[in-house]
Amino acid sequence: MSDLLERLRARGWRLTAQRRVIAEVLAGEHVHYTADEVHALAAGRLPEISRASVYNTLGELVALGEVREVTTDGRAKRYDPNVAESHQHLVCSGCGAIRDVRLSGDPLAVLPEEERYGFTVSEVAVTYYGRCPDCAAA
Amino acid sequence: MSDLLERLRARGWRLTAQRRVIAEVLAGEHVHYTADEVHALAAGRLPEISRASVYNTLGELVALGEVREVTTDGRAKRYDPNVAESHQHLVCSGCGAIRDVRLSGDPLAVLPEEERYGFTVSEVAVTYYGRCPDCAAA
DNA sequence: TCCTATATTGGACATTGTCCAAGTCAAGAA
DNA sequence: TTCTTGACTTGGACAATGTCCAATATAGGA
Repeated sequence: MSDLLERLRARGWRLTAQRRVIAEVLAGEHVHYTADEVHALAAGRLPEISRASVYNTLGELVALGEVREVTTDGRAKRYDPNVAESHQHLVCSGCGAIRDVRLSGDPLAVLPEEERYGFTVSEVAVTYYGRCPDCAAA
Repeated sequence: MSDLLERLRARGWRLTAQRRVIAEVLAGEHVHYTADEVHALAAGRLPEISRASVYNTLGELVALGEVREVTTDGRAKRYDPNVAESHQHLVCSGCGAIRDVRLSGDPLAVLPEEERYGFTVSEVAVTYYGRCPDCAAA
């Protein structure tokens, strides 16, 4: 994740303690925390960090294209640091677990021209819902 | 939409003025109102209707499978009365307009077995984003 | 070290949604 | 038709999530 901080500094970002711990929290695979979760985890390392800074920083990371915003339920948005690899999401309707998944085809290809209503279509989000092994067993 | 009310009455629903106006508001094509919009439109016909009744009724309609909940942005949930026809959504990132779209293939088919992590996958939501003709021109 | 534009903070406020106790009413019974 | 009752509605309090702002602090260049 120091890559990320370097890239951001090159773009004129000030490297503050708050931004550093937020970047650390977002490191890893299959990470999809809500803003509140990021705040709680960041506060573990930097107790005085404010909610506002977390929201500000996450918003900036999204604007810079370093993090993706994901909405899997109608609740809080989640933040996905995996932007290098094109992927979609698989969500367990039992426990809420989220996995990154790679599709074998381009979902844009299955939207026929006559169903585009003249729109210029640029993006697509695909979310699969099901039950994870643990929740299926229960 | 009297179809809907009949079906619901057959299931033991009480037919109240509130439920009637909510059902009327939800009639039509490409309807995707938020709870607040439903409340405002319903209040046009029945001024004393409460927010709580709108939330209650929408929740019941969803539970009964008569209306689908749709989340296209991280904001308010929207309610889609078109459950007869399998479809996905196309959203204008300029003005927020939403269209129902029918895909030419099954999106479940492009999720490979090895990307399912042992989940039992039952549903998929596909949302396309782009600019509608009006917003593209502007 | 000093300066200053930029970042952080706490708290007020906004939006969306849930819950509950009290009052109201739809629809079957008589 | 009128009565009865359990389901429905209501207003308002509360919860969850997110935005905004003025005051304060600080990163990093001069």
